[in-house]
Amino acid sequence: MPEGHVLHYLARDLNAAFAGKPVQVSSPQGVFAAGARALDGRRFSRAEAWGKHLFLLFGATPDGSTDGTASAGQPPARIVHIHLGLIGKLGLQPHTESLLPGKVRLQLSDGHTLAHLHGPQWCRLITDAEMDHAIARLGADPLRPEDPFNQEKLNTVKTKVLRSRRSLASQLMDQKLFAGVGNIYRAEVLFRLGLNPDTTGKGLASETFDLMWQDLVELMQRGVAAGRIDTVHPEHTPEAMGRSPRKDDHGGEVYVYRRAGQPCHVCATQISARVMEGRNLFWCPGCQA
DNA sequence: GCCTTATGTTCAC
DNA sequence: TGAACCTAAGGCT
Repeated sequence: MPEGHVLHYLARDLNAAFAGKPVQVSSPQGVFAAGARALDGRRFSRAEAWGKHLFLLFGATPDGSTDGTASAGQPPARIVHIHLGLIGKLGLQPHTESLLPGKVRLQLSDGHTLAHLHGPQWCRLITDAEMDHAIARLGADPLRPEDPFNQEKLNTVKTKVLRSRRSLASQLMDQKLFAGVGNIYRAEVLFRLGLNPDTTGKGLASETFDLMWQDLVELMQRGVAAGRIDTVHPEHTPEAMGRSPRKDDHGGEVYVYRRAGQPCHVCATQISARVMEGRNLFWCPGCQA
């Protein structure tokens, strides 16, 4: 159940475990069996994340043979394109002989580490060109601050957003604009900047956009490091405020996400909720008037 | 055990 | 706009 930070730490961990090594690839559940066969035994080149999309790039077979899957004139499809959707999970663990529980779509192993993918929205074999195409359709990713191509995208996105009559709450969920931002980060970044969710792009100052982007970068980098979403400032943590830590399945400390009816940590107003873009949106009517 | 919900996206109407 | 899809966990009976 991921926002962009999950895919980025998964890419990091997959690279640490497998980059440059030949890996066994299988699909115990069977749905990806043909793809797994085409990749089994190949060298794992690298994993790459863009927004909520994860790409696993494979290279040659260990004996140096180039390719067995390419048919005449067709480029080889040697990239696994994964999107976890709402409920997908990808986990890494030490490789033991015991069978994994549940329905495993894709399994990678080098004999030491085992990666297992459950319930993804997509798990497809694609070519280099298809990967480029997938990335071209995505917006700017707050977790690629050093990437010049991403910086280009950000300039375009900023122009689009500031010209739009759509609300910020709607635009923040649009992966063609903000790649990797999901329902938690949208609610929390709006709260942290004191922005009403219905504020339109046209109504936004250029500097406010920059602050919002910078906040997304910081929050999501923290999410990658911690493996969970924490958005509260130090003075509003449970320890600082003498309240009990949040018990929620996403695990982090937040201001408004899934806190409808509870008092705001800052002004004690009851947190509101309504459905927007088909998802539950949470905000504080006091702090985000 | 059954029902609801979930950090998401696509497709049909 | 609503349904469908993929799976697991928590709340309910």
